[in-house]
Amino acid sequence: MSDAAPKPDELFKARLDKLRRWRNELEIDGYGQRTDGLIPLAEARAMFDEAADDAWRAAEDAEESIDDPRPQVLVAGRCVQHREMGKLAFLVIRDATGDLQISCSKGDLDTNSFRLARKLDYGDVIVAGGRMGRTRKGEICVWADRFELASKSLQPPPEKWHGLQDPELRARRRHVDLFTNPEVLQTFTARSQIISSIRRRMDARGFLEVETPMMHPVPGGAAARPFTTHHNALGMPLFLRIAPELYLKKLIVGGLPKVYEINRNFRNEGVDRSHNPEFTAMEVYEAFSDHHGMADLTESICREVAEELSGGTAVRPFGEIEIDWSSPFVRLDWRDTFTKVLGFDPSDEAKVRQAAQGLVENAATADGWVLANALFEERVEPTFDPSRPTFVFDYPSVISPLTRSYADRPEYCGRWDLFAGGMELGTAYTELNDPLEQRRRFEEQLGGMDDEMAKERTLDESFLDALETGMPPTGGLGIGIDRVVMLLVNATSIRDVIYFPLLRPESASEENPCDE
RNA sequence: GACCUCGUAGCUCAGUCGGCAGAGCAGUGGACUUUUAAUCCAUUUGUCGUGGGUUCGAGUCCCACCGAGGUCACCA
Repeated sequence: MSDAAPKPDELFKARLDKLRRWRNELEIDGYGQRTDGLIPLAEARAMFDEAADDAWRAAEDAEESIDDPRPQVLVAGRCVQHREMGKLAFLVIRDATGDLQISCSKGDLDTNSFRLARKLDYGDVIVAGGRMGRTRKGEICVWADRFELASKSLQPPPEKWHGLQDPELRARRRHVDLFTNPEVLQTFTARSQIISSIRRRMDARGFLEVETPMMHPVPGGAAARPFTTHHNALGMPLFLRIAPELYLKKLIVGGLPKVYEINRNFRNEGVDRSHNPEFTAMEVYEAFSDHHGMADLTESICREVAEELSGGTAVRPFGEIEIDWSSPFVRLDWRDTFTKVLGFDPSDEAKVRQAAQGLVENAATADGWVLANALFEERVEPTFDPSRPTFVFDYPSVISPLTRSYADRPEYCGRWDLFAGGMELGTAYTELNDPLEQRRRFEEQLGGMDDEMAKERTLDESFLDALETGMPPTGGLGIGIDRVVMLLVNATSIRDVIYFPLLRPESASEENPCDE
């Protein structure tokens, strides 16, 4: 890595030459040292003292000599603006808390430090010490009496006013995006706070956070296609997990009453504004609960997190709409809503077949309930109010192989899907805990697969062994954290809430990575 | 996987009807002790995504490929 050839780019070379010159002439190495006593820029700005500044200014005008009453600060940041004016240099540095101007007067700095300040580049990281004051134009700033280079930036920066605009470049060079577009840092900070808040609330409710395998010998718990990999020493194929569901249920069998996991899932599918191949999900399992218990849990967690972020009642903008997190979530019944929108009962197979013509690929041979589900997605989901989080309860059993059906109406099962902002956020089940029924459903599922999919799917005997050991009635929940974050921070693309979304390799060298 | 749109300097973008490759920022040299996207003077920067084709002549038109953005499909 260290011996990577410098880019023969002229801007890069200009900066490298400057660094070499400074090393020779200013006796610095350009990469700084540990520095104690630094304070964030926002804190330094808050220390500005109007009275002290006035007193100092008055004394200066009167040419009196007094003890400088202005607060002394030591700060660090990346240079985002630089103006030199003869014997003065003004620069603006940025850290995670904001921007602050550093004013450098030739009279206040030693010769080398002033030369450094005068020729500093956009992107360089510096340490500056001095008094908090104002300029004649009223800008609050540090009047530097100490000025050091903490890290030379060799990469040419983006345009200082527009920053990086190209969505691809922003994702590829997120480290640049983060400092040139401050709202990006806000978004990702909010993401971290949201996840932390969810964890605190789950912990407070007595759930235990656990970690289960990311590499699965048998992929399961969802219908998505997995990524495949291989373990050399054991000579076995492995799959990156598509869901942690089956492992978490084993923990319920083992006697852990309330567990959750927040971690990555991997699905080998298309990429769009709401899908990244790896995404963060929370799954929750609670013994002796059911899908209604999971609905109440989900609603209260979402509301509390949104209200914490809003500092009160939460009606948060999302694209063209505002999403109301504080009002009770809308709760619909799958069958009722279907009937209301389409005008016939989903069990009326003839009508379903007629209405679903051309909607799915194998419409002629597909199961009536599968077609009804397609109709629901196509015709009913768009009728939901995107500004109100909406639960849809009790889906058809046929499309829910891990869910327990109702004894008195076995074609439906205890499940909901949650929608908001036009996206599906999550799903919850009253988990199927009858091992014989589960085996039957799995076999049915495998029978309906084409050869390609069947290669990636086998019956998970170890999961069935767990169910056969006896799993208490259980409520289970899965919720897409990236999508929740999108809604809460008003990001309309999942790429805006994932630091490093998957991109195609930029160059040949990335396709064949060397041993770095 | 299909379709639509886009790809011009390090960045942000113009480029008309097919006729010399452009601007701002950034860079370099200079002036300036109160700037605010500082200003002023001087100045450097191109595989017009790649390859082919049409044409006297292609950034511009056509084809293929690569990449991106979007729409759809896939994702119980």
